[in-house]
Parts: sequence; structure tokens; C-alpha cells
Amino acid sequence: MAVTKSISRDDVRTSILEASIALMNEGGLGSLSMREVARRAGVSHQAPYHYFTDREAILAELAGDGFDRLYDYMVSAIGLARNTIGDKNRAMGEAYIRFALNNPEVFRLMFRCEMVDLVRYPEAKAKADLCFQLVTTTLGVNVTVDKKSPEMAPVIACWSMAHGLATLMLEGKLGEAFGDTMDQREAAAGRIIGYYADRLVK
Amino acid sequence: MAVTKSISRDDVRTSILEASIALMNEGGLGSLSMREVARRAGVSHQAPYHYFTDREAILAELAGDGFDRLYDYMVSAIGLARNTIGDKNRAMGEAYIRFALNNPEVFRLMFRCEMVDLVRYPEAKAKADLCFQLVTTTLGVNVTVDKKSPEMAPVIACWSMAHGLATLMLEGKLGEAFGDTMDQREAAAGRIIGYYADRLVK
DNA sequence: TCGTGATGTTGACAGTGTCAACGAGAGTAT
DNA sequence: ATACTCTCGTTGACACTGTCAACATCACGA
Repeated sequence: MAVTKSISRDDVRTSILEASIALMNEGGLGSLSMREVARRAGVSHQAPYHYFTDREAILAELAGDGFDRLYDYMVSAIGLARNTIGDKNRAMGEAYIRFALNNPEVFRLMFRCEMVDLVRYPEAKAKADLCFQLVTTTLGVNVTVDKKSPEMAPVIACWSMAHGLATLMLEGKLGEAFGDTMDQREAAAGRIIGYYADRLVK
Repeated sequence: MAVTKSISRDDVRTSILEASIALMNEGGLGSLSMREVARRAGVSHQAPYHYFTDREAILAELAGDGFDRLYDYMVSAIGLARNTIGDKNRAMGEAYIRFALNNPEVFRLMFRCEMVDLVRYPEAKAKADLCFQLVTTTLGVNVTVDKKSPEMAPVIACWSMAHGLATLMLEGKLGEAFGDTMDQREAAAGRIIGYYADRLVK
């Protein structure tokens, strides 16, 4: 009976998020403004505040989704790799870079604390933690190990190298040295990751 | 001859830059606005535009200074290290991290292309290139080598690891796992850099 | 029937970057 | 000396932002 009487709560919330994603991918995070999001979603400039306390809350949601997808990228890659730590490590690193290059804006969001302070968004933080735990266990280290422990050192080293390479490529600091097309760049990054990942975990 | 008749051009320019640096260090890059800078420098809100074409031009100047100082950090550290590639690499990486932790906002500025597009600021770009060349030569690689060459791989790997570790620490992604005080965090980062730097260049 | 809460609206406010217009003063060519 | 131009500074506007406040609508439970 009159189920279509009006747009449901979830619909509005979803359209706000979709508008946010579209804006972010079109013009970068700088052009993701509350008012433009509202305009795109076809609601008044104040409506989004009924669903998100402020701009950062929207970004936190997008960042959380990002961690989910990064997790999927890595799990898929690990699943396709041979069953050795070295191969899995390599596949995981390559997936990390691929995710960053394919989703540059979300990647930035996920790793910039002044944009999304994960301390204030436990849901997103939990998703980020899952990613870290995936790296840890894939490298054969128990997740309960203290981060300060030497056992954790290879985990942090591998993560740092993949993250640093992803960031430097994303920000254009390696020039076009790695090729013009996305495929070329991914392949070049993969070569570096693949070659050095073994050295770090051995 | 009335040398003190008025504030010289350089004085105004310098005070604008000093106000920018102060604002950046106090409240982060987000609170560095043209108008607040002008207010701090004691001039009208439009005066800075006679010295810098827009906000990005100020940021580019600050980023350029940052690369200069990063260069000094690394050169000093290398000078104190024993004369082996491994030791110099380790010292350089530690200096890189130390710079990042001591100058978080400038470091962000230097490595975020949407904040300062180095392509449009050749002076700052030249300073950044000098840093990269320092890393390259310190690792025993000829600067004329093509970036795509396998010879360059250890350079990129070392840089990536130092950069990734610096970034992750800066953005709080390693929690307080590395200690609460700055000294503890630097020491922990130094241990990781020191231990793995050798593996990457051998 | 009467709140009451969720959801939406419009209006305001202070803040931003930047363009336009203007003025004081120095230097320079006529 | 006069007139012109250039540099450096001003004030005033403009459209835009995030967000607070106030108000309207409507479903639903007491």
C-alpha cells in the first residue's frame, strides 16, 4: 500500500554518498563540498546534516568503504598467489599499489589524519585495523604480537615500502619514469615490490 | 638619508612568509588562509597578491624551503656516518624520518601534488630534484641513470620505505606503537630503517 | 487527539579566495 | 616642470563555503 509514497531514508542517505563519491572522483577531494553534494543529491543544502554530523563524517564513511575495498583487493591477490610467504607478500604489495592508483582520492582520504581522524570514527578504524591484520598474518606473524616487537619489524617494513611507493607514484614524485599508461606503471611498481619484498621478510 | 623611511619590499614579503610559517605550524595547513596571513603580517587582505599570484604560490615557496632543509638534514647525517653505503643509507633514512616528524606540515606540503603542483614551480622542483639526486649518489648510483633502469631500483625502494614509514607515523597509522615521546619514535623508526636499509642495497 | 521525533526546508552568519577599482608615491621621458 | 607609467598599497565587492537557528511537515505512539 503506497510503498512508493516517498523516497525512503536509506535512499536519501545513499544518494548523498553517491553524490559524494562522484564529486570526489571528478574533481578531487577539494571539490567535495557539503553544498555541492546536497545539490547533486537533489536536496536542500542542510539535508545532509540529518544523516552526517559534518563534512568529516561523510569522508569517514567513504574512507571506511575504501578500507573494505582495499581488503578485498589484497585478499583476492593473495588467493591467486602461490602458497609461499614471499609470493603472497608480493601479490599483496602489488594489490596495495593497484588499489592506490585506481582509487587515488579515496586512498588519500584513508591515510590523511586531518581529513578523517579515525580515532573519532571507530567503524572506519576497525576496517583499517582489519587491513593491517591481514598484512600481519599473511607475513606469518601472529596478530597479537606487540607492534614494538622485533617480530613485527618485517610487517612494518613491507607495509612502509608499499605505502611509500604508492604515495610517491600517486603524487607524481617519480615523474613518468614508470611509464605513461596505468598498466605500465603498475607493472613497474610490481617489479620493484616483487624484487624487494622477499628481502624484507627473509 | 632616511633609510628607515618605510618598510622595504623584502620586509613585507618576508613578513608574509613568516606569518605563513607561523600559521602552518600553529594550526596546520588548513588554517593557513590568505586573509589570516595578511592579518598577521599587518597588511590588507589583498597585499599578499602583489608578491604571490595565489595561495599555492605561497605554499610552493614554503615547500621549496622544506626541500632545502630536508637536503641539509640528509647531508649532515651522511657526513657523520661511517663511509660505507650501508651506514650512509641508514643515516640518510633516519634523517628523512626525523625531518618529517619535526616538520610535519611542511613535509605534507612537499609531497601533496594538489597542494603544490611542482610542475608549475620549477624553483621548488629543482630543490626536490636535488634531494632525489642526493639519495641516488649516496647509494652509489650515477644520477644520469634512467629511472626505469634496474640500477635505480634500490634507490626507489629505499626512498619508498623511508617515505612510507615517515608518512604512516606522521598520520598516526602506527598508533603509539613506537613510543610516546618524539625521541622514542625516532629511535624506533631508526631501528627499522637501519635493519632493513642494508638488505635493500646489498 | 496530542505530543514528539525524524526529516525536510529557508535564512542567516562569519569565513574564504580572488577580481576590480582606486590612490599614493617614485621614477622617467619629454 | 609636467605628464606618464609602474609598483605597492588600499577598500569594496562577489560567489562560495560550513554550519547554526528557526520553522514546516508528517508518521506514529500514548
